[in-house]
Amino acid sequence: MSNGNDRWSALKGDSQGSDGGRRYGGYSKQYNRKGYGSRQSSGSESRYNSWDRYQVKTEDGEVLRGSQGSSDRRYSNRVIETKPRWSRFSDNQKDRAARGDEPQVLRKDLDVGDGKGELNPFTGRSFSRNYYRLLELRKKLPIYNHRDEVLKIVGENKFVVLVGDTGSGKTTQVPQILSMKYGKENNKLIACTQPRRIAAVTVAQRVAEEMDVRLGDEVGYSIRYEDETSSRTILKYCTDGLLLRESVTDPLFSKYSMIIIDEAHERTISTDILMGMLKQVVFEREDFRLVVMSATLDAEKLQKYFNNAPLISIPGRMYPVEIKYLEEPVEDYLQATIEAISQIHKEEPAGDILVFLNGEDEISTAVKDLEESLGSVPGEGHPSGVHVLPLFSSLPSNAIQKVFEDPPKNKRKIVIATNVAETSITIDGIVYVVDPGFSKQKVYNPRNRVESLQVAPVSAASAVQRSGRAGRTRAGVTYRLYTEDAFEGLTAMTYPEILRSNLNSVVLQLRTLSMNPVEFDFLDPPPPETVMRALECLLYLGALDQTGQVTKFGKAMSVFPLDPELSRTLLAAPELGVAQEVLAIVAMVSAAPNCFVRPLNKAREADQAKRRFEAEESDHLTLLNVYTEYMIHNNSSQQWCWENFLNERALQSAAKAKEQLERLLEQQGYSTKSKRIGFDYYGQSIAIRKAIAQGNFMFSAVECKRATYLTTKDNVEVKLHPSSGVRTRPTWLIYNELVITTKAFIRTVTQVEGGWLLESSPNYFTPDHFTNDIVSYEIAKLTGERKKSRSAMNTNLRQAY
DNA sequence: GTTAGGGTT
Repeated sequence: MSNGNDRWSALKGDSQGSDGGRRYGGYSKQYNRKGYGSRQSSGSESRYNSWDRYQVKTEDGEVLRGSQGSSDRRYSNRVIETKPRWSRFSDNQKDRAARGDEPQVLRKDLDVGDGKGELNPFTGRSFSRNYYRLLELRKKLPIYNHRDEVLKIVGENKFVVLVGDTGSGKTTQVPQILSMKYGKENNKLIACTQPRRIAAVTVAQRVAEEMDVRLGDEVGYSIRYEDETSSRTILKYCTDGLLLRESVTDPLFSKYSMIIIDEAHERTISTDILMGMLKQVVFEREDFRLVVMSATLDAEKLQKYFNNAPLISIPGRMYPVEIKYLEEPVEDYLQATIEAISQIHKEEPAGDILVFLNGEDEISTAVKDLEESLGSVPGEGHPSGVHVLPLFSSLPSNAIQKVFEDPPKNKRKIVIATNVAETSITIDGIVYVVDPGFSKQKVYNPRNRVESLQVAPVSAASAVQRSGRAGRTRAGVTYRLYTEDAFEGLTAMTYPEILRSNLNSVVLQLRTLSMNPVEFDFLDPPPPETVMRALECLLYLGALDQTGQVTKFGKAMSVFPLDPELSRTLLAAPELGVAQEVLAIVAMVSAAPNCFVRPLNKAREADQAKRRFEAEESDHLTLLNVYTEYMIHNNSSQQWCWENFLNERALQSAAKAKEQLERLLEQQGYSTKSKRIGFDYYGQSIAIRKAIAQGNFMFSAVECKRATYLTTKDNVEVKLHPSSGVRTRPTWLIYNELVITTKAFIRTVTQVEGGWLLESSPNYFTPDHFTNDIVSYEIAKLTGERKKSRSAMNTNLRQAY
């Protein structure tokens, strides 16, 4: 990769970066920060001011989500006091489990592997002292006294639903108990899925230690890029997405005697699809069992779905957490948050505070406000003031590390976090939780295929999970910045992801397994429109034929852990002689789409750094430039990334993704070498952009007026996102994503020729296919047809020409 | 002429 063509287009000098340090937005209000139930003070429409705004209606008018009644009936409209008044502790049933108030019966120890002097059946050696130390801790877990019940019910049933709250020990103990009995059955193993990589790894480490075996022997884990299992493994923790991928090569999951789906209440797409597939596997395989574990809410729905499966219910156990509600709803939840923190700091005993907000801008503002207002204000037990830390996932890892460290002496630690702190990152020592009750959620509109993020009320399950963060090391208090009535009105569970996502990849996978996505037995069936969209899209991509059967090409596409559009891009590359370049681009787009870091206080420097990589005809080529340079600076990558405002973790994962994709491409019999001979600079750029066009033709846009484009599929008028480096004002563009923020923008774009699009999918690009005259006209120009062109000209819309 | 939260193959 060093023949001088590695860098695309002229690198821009710094001279262009001198447009002054203008910052856009800063702290722009994307939405009104209204607390629950408060009324709009002005007459303007807000999407976020009351519960009944959150309803999502299906095609047939059914309300899928939102409050049962009008917010106006339940919430008062009077002026809210500035200082929140906490209602007295109320004994809410949904909270009881979180507090651990369930009565517990102490029973004598049973006989599963705890006899002293016994030999470890797996290693043949005596148990270590550490084993007995951990065993004492295990005995204190609520699940410990339910071991026979678990063994008995699982023994008698092929479907079992097990619910247990935080602290019940279900994630570590249930798979362990079951693997002692079923782990070697028919030489098959047990898998336990987790929604997150980090959980799969840490739980496996813990369980290996508890079973006194080496990680990777009897107990292991498997996540993308990392497989810590061996032929000895009887219990494997893995991510749900990874297990779902395995179905591509082994649809009956024949390696496993039992699969345990953990955290089913989180309802990830992978978990939902797995549950549907495994339900079928249970009917088809005599020797297979399914256990679904979930937090307590909504267990009935799971039982019903799994043919009235029996339920095992395990109480949670943790330190008690007192829940406080507001007596009246608040007008502005950010302000209320600051006030609540201030009150806690000044009046409540020593202890750290965890606060849940949404997004970097809210968090940064709150951190700044609090440092200014409370930084050195003495509080109860903390005479020197507060130490405030932000926490969100895109933060550099050294900054994340700080939330685990002790604050300066005599200061109270306050962590202002996004949802990462709800499940992924656990901070010990938190005594107070402040929960305004909102989170950002992905919303998918199948009609224009736009995914966007919106701030919406959390589910009751989330609220309970958040409050539980206060009771990890000692008794704590949670301040919910909404009324108890509002809590009662929360939807029980988070709205499942499968109902608000693009399903192209899922539908291809189901078709590859000869399953009918329209009839698939989903726990919550996605809107039929989304499934139809996916089928149509796969047809245009050549993955399915007219009868809906998977083509040979579609079979090859399904092998890659990518969106079908990207799989096709990748498969087009070898023939064009640019396999290496496209592998890197696809890896970047799928694993590091936001690799550019742009801190608000250094926006100008960051923009200048980015310009060094820019290709004027393609942001995809800009990503290739970044990747190539990153690989060159691999041995000093940390500093290099820092200097160039790049996210190192993102680039690392892109590098791993590229390796994996290259291996899969090779396995399919494609050459992964690039052909350099005969290419000049632009020849290569063209070949790469042709490959991008071949997969992404449905994400194409045509210029309709100056600096404005029209997407071909849905006629959305869009502008280039200001972060784009494309300056050539092409007629045709491919875009990677459409985002609607202050305007509709297309982001990560590439100039293409209309002719390439036509070659990519003649079926898709016919003038009649498009309802918009401008699009039809442009396509007619390409195809030579004239059918729609006259009307298009008559509309006099083509001002730009 | 900008702001995307948390996951995953």
